[in-house]
Amino acid sequence: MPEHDHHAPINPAAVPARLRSLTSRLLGRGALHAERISNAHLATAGATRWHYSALVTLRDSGPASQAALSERTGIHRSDMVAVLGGLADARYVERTPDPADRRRNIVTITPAGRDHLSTLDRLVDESQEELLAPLTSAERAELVRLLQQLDDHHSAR
Amino acid sequence: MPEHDHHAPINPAAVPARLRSLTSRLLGRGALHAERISNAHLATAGATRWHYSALVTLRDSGPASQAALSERTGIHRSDMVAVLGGLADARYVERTPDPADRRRNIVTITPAGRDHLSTLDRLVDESQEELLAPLTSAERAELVRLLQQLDDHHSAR
DNA sequence: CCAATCTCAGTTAGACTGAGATCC
DNA sequence: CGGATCTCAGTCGAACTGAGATTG
Repeated sequence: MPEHDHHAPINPAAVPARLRSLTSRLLGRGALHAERISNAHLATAGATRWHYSALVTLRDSGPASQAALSERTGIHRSDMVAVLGGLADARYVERTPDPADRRRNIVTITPAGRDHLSTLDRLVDESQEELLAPLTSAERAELVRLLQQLDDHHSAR
Repeated sequence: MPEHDHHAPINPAAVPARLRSLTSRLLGRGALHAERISNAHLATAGATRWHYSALVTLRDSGPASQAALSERTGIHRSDMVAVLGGLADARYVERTPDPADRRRNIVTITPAGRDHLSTLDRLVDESQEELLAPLTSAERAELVRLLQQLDDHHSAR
């Protein structure tokens, strides 16, 4: 018995090809890597991906009701309550009742929210860079294109 | 007020471009779609993606300890216990103590397990087809290549 | 009465940690 | 003793369901 091979399996990295090329598995693993990297970067500013998604949507698509925000970000309406609660406590957004329909809250990003968001934008850029490090510029663009095609297809109801 | 536009937001699908092109977001959404499709197909045979990963690894990479199986499938060692418990109850795998190292279980797929796995293989093929429907053959291959590159990079410790 | 919105409580599946028992 | 293995109990964040209150 080779002394350096004590108890090691014959082939420690023997992930079968069938498994290694399953797109559903690769997407799951990629999502996990991405999630860890993004969370780690955003946590340095006390934020999460949910906070970021909500803020960037309010800035780039304008004030919105919570239902519209849920639709645009993909964050569930039930979770949106807590996310906006946290952002409102920090004065990054304001929630005011819609005078035209008092069931709705109109959510608006504040100047302080824009400031904070510019920090988060930088952190997210760093995350994407770290995530996509092994790919060239052209490969990154192609990956985004293919993933968008997939998402568009499966998000259409 | 246009009657067909009652209470609809000005732009219902206004996902900001910044969000729409974030790879981490696209990976998360792709993983969700893939998870739902795979689970739905595998559930028709009473299986999950964990059951499938374990069985296909046992068939294609041979009998292994639970630790080796965890390493190869990516299923956590703690979760592997229940997965193999279920597969053993259905007689799809056998767990026998390793005579050379009695800390270990040697897990082996049974003939019944191979039969069952051939059904699961078909269900997984259908899942991948449904998931990748909007992409051409060349695009599917390219997507797999790019995702493998990402995973290889981030899985290296 | 029905539908939409916001909110809250609770559920589920997935990934993980920590510790105990056993064995090398 | 240290270290690896299997097992179990419990934690954690994410996504979801269902229902209540309010309003249109």
